[in-house]
Amino acid sequence: MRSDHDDETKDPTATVRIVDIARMAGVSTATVDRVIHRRGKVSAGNLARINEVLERVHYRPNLIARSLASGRQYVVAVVTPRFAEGEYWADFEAGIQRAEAEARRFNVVVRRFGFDQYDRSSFERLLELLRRESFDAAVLATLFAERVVPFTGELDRRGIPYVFVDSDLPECRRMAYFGTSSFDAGVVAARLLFERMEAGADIVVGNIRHRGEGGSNQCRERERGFRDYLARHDFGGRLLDVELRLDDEACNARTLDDLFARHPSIAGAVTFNSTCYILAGYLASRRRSEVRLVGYDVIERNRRMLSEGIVTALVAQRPEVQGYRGVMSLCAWLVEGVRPASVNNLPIDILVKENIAYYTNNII
Amino acid sequence: MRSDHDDETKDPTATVRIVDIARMAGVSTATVDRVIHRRGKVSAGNLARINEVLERVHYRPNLIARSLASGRQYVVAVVTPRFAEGEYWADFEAGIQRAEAEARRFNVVVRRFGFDQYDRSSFERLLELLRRESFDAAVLATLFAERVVPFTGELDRRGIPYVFVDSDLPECRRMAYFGTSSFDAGVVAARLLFERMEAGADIVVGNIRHRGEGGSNQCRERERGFRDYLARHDFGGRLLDVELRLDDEACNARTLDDLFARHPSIAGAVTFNSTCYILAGYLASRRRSEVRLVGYDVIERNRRMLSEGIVTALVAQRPEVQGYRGVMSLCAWLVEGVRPASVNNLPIDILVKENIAYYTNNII
DNA sequence: ATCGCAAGTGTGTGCGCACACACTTGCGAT
DNA sequence: ATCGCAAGTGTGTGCGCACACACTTGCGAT
Repeated sequence: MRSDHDDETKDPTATVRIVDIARMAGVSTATVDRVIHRRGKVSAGNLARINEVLERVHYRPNLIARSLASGRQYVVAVVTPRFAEGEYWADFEAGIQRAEAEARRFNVVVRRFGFDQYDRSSFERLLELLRRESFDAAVLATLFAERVVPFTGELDRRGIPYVFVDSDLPECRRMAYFGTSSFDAGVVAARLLFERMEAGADIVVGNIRHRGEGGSNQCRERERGFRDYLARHDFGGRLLDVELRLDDEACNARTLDDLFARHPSIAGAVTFNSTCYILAGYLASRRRSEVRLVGYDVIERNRRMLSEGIVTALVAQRPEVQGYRGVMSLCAWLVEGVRPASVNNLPIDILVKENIAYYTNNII
Repeated sequence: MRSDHDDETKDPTATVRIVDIARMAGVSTATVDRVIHRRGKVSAGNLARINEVLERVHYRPNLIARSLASGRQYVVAVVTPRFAEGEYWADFEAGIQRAEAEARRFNVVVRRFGFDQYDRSSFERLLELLRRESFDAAVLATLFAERVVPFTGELDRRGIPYVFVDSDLPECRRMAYFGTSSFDAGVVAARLLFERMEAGADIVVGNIRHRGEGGSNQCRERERGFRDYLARHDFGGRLLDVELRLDDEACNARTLDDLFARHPSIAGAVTFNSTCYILAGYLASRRRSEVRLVGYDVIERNRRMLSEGIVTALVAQRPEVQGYRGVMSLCAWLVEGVRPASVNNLPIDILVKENIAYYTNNII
């Protein structure tokens, strides 16, 4: 039996509700509501008193009740490349889907906006569409950095928060970034490739481009990290750049036959995007199993080449976690007003034949 | 303007509520509620009709509203070793805490029950306590397997679901397991240690025991996997078992000095629990940087030894994810009736100097 | 002197569901 | 013929909050 007036000495684990706040401050729940949601129209005295009470009792709104009562629905736009099954961005989508299922409970829905990652104009057209669309927050893949930057300026003006995935653009006012350090992902690849490699061995750097697009910001950063590692570890050999084609196996074979003929000391190879299966296919066909090969991303074709022992190691960046956390961070912001950490560098995973079986995209 | 009676042709995205079900089945919401919660006391005709409607419209209860209305609070017991800061189980606790914060929204609370992982009787006393405690589900660390097994029989009788973490005991009726394959974690360690090692090199196997306890089930499995890998890769050297002590550096140094003196061809070392920093400390003091050393778990002391280049690689098992998903899976079961996959083998992470900075326990 | 209006304030309703409680019906026992 | 009781069934309330709406107060303009 406790008296009714000692509101503040009661069970500290009991939840404090808006009605309790109202009673303590001597106002109605509507006035408390106005303060909580900064709707204005509250006298200075009441504002101060209510804020004081909110502070003192550490008021935590019941998000369940809030969500049920408000019915407010938020839309999170997800702007990423379209993909076919088994491609890199399919794993990303798996994370989005999981986030979508969880966020729905809080009246947050996801709308997807896809573009062709090999076609800049497709991205530009998408941005044009987004200018006319209405949404409350956005997850942006930063592949076309020079187009993303001005667009974020528009979002800033519209007051729409956004987070980046895939690679960071620190010059933008993004609420958060979820992804790996591309530079250090390059360092890791170098370590995996170079470890215990005899001095003077050469390394092939496979550049696989598409329709003449320049390499992505992310690939450039990885290559910087890679070269940085070599520079710090007295790598005595040469890096042999080679241009390969996405769809022309015969042409690639000729190019590589020629390269390997001219450089018999090649002991390793690397690609900085997710297409190392191309180099792997060549090495397998020529039975060059002594050549170490390191690439990026757990896409199906890379996975197979790794399992067969042709690829030495893959460096991966948890795309499903990027997708999941990208959406959920915005959900938390919209629903609870919780601001995420601004830079979230995800782990740079090392995958080899012996552990790849356990890296599947259904694990968040 | 749509007519009121065509309930089933209306907007398919509209949420179907209990009142809608009731109207379609020609009963009250209470009767629908009885069917949904299997409370009985419903005539066969109504039961069939309501179930038919539920099925047809794919009724999904609004968990938000359910949680708000029921006020039902579930208790998840978490039974794990006590720990000091920087120890392995502290990372596990980080995942528990994150899950706790999320689960609270659905009226699920976590109660922790700790034991001394080096003291079997402490675990037995805890089980005695748990027999008298009331909880709705449990997360169990399986360190003392032979004590866990009979206890789960009691839980089965009490109808309390439980999940395992750390290592699996497939013979129990656990609802799920979250953790790594200990066997394959041993395989991975062997791969990391043995890769490109000259044939005939010897490897030290450090056994660090505490108060005479036998090694854990998990450590034994890892060692099995390790030896299996070596057997399959014509390892020509010897495995040199050595007993080390947790608290006696001088004694360990004498033991190891003696071992290294007798076996000059030692090229590698491994431990199967999280105390490889002990071997690392020895190797650092003797400047044996050429000896490769592989161990388990990202605890603070191992992290330092890895960053300094003394430990070659660590194999890790995402304890924070084990804790998080262990709790959340039970939360989903209690609140939504969603049954988790029974075996959830988490990735076996490979950590080296170049990527360890990004493995921190605040990342789920 | 009255009116319009801005600034404040409170009441009441509903979000979808769970569940207490009251109630009806029909059958077997007396 | 009435009663007790089990089996069914429906009404009403509240979970904590958001917000529409009605209302009051006081001041400046006319």
